[in-house]
Amino acid sequence: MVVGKVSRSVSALTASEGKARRSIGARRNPASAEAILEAAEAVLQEDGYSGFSIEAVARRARAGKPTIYRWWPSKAALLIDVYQRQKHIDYPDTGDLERDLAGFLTGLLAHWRDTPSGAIFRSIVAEAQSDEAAAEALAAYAASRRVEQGKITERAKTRGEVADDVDPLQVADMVSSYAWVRLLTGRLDEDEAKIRAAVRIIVHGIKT
Amino acid sequence: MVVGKVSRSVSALTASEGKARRSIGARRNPASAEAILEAAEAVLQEDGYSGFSIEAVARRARAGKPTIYRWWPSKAALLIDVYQRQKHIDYPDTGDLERDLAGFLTGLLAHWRDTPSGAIFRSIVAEAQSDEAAAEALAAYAASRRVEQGKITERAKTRGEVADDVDPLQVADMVSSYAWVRLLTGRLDEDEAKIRAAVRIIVHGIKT
Amino acid sequence: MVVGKVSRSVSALTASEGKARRSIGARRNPASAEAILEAAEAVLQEDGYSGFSIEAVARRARAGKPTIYRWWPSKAALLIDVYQRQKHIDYPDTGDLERDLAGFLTGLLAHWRDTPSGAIFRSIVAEAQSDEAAAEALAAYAASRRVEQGKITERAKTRGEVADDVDPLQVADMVSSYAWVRLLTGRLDEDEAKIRAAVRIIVHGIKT
Amino acid sequence: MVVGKVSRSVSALTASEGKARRSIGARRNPASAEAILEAAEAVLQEDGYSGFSIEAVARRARAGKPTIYRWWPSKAALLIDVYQRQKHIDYPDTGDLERDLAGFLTGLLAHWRDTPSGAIFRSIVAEAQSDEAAAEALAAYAASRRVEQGKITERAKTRGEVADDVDPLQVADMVSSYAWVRLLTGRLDEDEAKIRAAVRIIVHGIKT
DNA sequence: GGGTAATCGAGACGGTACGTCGTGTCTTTCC
DNA sequence: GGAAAGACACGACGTACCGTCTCGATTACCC
Repeated sequence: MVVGKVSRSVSALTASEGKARRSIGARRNPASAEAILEAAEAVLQEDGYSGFSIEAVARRARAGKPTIYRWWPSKAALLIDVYQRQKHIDYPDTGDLERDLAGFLTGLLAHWRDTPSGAIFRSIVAEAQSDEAAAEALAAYAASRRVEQGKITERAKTRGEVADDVDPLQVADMVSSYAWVRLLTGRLDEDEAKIRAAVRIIVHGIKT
Repeated sequence: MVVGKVSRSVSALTASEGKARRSIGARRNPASAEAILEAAEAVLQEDGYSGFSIEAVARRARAGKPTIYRWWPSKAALLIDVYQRQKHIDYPDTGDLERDLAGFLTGLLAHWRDTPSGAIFRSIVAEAQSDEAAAEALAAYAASRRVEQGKITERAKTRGEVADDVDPLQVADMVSSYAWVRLLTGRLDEDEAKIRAAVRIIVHGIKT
Repeated sequence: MVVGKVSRSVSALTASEGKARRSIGARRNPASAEAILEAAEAVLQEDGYSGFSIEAVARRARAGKPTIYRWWPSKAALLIDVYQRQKHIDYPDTGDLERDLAGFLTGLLAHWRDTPSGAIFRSIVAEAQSDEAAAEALAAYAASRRVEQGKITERAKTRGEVADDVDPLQVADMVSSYAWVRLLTGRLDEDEAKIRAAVRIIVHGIKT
Repeated sequence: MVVGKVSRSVSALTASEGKARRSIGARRNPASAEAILEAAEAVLQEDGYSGFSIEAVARRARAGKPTIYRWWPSKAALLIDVYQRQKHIDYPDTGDLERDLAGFLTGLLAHWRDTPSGAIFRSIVAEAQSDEAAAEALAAYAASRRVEQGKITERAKTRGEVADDVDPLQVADMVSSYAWVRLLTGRLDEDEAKIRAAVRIIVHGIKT
C-alpha cells in the first residue's frame, strides 16, 4: 500500500520553442517559470552542481536573469523548487514498522540513485553550507520531511509496537540521517541487507 | 581514559609578521605553508565557507596565489589539510557502551560547535559534492573514522554486551551520520537528552 | 524693454496626488502628460542627465511606461518637450549692440545656471550626439534661436552700427557657441568681465 | 609651416591574433592596452557612441572587463585615450594671425569630418554631460588645448598685431567654441568662406 | 444606451550592460 | 628553483533600464 504519490507533468516542449516567450501582462508567466525549472534541471543533470549558475539556467531557458531573480531570490531557492518538482517518495504503510522503514529507506536511496534527484539534493546540501538562505530553506524542508516520515513510526506507536517514550521525529531523524550521509559520501548503492540491518537495529531499539 | 589525542603546534606569529616572507631558495618555505594553512583556518572561521576563496587566503597569508596552487592543487586539498591540522576528539573508553557512544557524540558535536573544525568539516562536505578529489578524500577520512569509532562497539562486543551479528562499523556509521546531519543542518546545539535517547535506541537495538 | 517672453503654467498639484490617475476614455489624458513632463523635469533637476531614465520618470509620475512611450517615442522627444516648457530668456533691446549682446549672454548663462533649463539643455545636446531625432530637433531649435538672436545684430545693422557684409546669423552663431561650450564644460559661473570682453571683440570686429 | 605633428603607429595585427594574450608578469601588458584602444576605436567607428560599451570593447579586444577597468576608470577615460591616439592637429604658424586661425579652424573641422576623431569627440562631450569624471577629464583636456591654441594669438601679440588687453586664451576659447558647436550640431561641412568670415570678425575685433 | 475602442497604471518579459569578484595561469624579480 | 606580486582572459554575480507586451479597469464615442 502506497500513500502520497505525487507525479508531475513534463512539458518538454517549452524548452525549445524557438520563439521567445513574451510577457502576459503584469503577472507571472507560468511558461517562463516552467522553462526555467526545466532548464535548471537540465543544466544540473548535464553539467553538475559546479556548472550550475543562474546565467547558465537563463541562457538555456532563453529567459532574462532578472526574471529568475524576480521569482527565486537565490540559487538555493531555485534548486529546492527543482528538487520538489522531481521528488515523489512513497511513505509505505504495510502495517509492519520494520518493513515500512526499510521500504522507505530503500525507496529513497533508489530514487536518489536512479533519478537526477540525488545530484540535486546533494547540491542543495552543499549550497546550504555557504548560503544562509539555502540553509534555512533546507532546514524547513528537512523538518517537514521528518514530520512526514515520522508518521510511519507514529502509526506503529498507535499499534502498540513502539515504546511510549519514543519520539517518532527522532526515529525519522536517525533514519534520514543515515540516508543523507550515504548520499553525501557517494554510497547510494548500499547492500540492501545492510539497510535492513540498520533499520532492524532501530526498530529493535524502540520496540515495546 | 583518553585515546588518540593529536595536537598541533600553533605558531601564531606568522600571520601578522608585517613584513613579507621571501623565498628561502629552491625549496619549499615551511613558513609560507604554515601561514597559508593558518590563514585558511582563520578565513573559514571568520567568514565561513562562502568567504573562503584562494584569493582571500592568499591575501590574508600575504602569499602569492601561485604559491598556494603549487602545493595544493585545489581548494579541496587545502581544506583537507586544514582539517587535518585540527585537534581530533577523544574516543572515550569507560567500559560502558552507552556511555562511550553518548560521550563520543556529545564530544564531537561540542568540538564542531566550539572550534573551527565544524566550519571546516562542513566546507569539506560541501566541496566534496562537486569536487571528485574532495569526495575521495572525504570518503577515505570518513572510513578511517568509522574504523576508529567502530572500536567502541568492538570492545563492547568483546565484553559480550552486543549481539554477535552486529557490525561495529555499521553502528559507527549510524552514530556518525546522526552527527553529520546535525552539523550540516545547523543543529549542533542539540539537547543532550535527545542525544542520549538516540544512543540508547541504538544500544538497545544491538544488545545481546 | 523685453521681447519674446514665453511663460508656462505650472500645476504643481498633479505630482503628488497620492491617488493614481485613470484613463479618461479613448483619448489622451492631459493630467498624465503634465505629470510626466513635470516628473521628467524634476528628475533632471535632481539627478541630472545620468539619472534620467524612462523608468525613473514613470516611477515619479506614477505613470505606466507605455503611457510615456505612447506619446514620446524616445527619451530625446521627452527631453525636447521638457525643454520647451521652460521659460525662455529675454532678448534685450536697449539700442546699443554691445549692451544687447552682453545682456543676452549674461542672461542666458544665468538662466542656465539658476533654473533646470541648463541641465535639460545639456541633456538634449548629449542625447543629440547619439540620437538622430534629437539631433534634428536640436538643429531646428538652434537655428530658430539663431534667427531670433540674430535680430539683435540685425537691428544694429539697420541703425548703421554694423558693416554691410556682416551676417547677423553668423554673429548669433558665434555668441551662442560661446555660451553653449560654457554650459557643456561646466563654466557657467564665468566672470562677467570676460563675457563683456568677448562681446566687445565681436562688436569691434563687425562695426562699420 | 607646420608644427607639432604627431603620428601613431597602427599595429592592426594585434586585434585578430586568434590566440588570447596572456599576462606578462606583474605589470601592464602593452599588447592588451593597444588591443583595447584599437577595439574601442573600431567599435566607435562601426556602432557609434550608442553601441560603445565596455562589454563591447572587451569582447572585441578579447580582453577581460577587469583589465579595462584596471587601467581606465571610466568609459570617458577610455574615450579620451582613444581620441588622443587619433588626434594630430596642426597649429599653423605663417606669421599672419588671420591665416593661422583660419588654418587651424578649417584643419580642425576637416579632421573631425574626415577621421573618426569627430565621432569620438562628440562622444566624449556627451559622456561628460552625465559622468562627473568625464566632465573633469574633458575640462582638463579643453584647458590644455586652449593654452596650445592660445599660442597662435600670443605670437601675433608679440608681433604687435593684437591689442595689449586681449587675452589669447579668450580668443582660443571663442574660436574653439565655434568649432565645438559645429561638431555637436552636425555642421562640420561649413562653407570655408563662413569660417574665414568668423575668423576675420575676431581678428578685426582684437587687432591694435 | 450598449458595444467598441483607445487610454490608463501596473508590472512581467527577454535582453544588454553595468562594475566587482574569484578562478587558475602566466611572467618577472628577488632570494 | 621557490616565493611574492600582480596582470591576464574568463565568466558569474546581482542590479538597473531598455522597449514591448498583456492585463483589467475606465471612460467617450458611435451606432
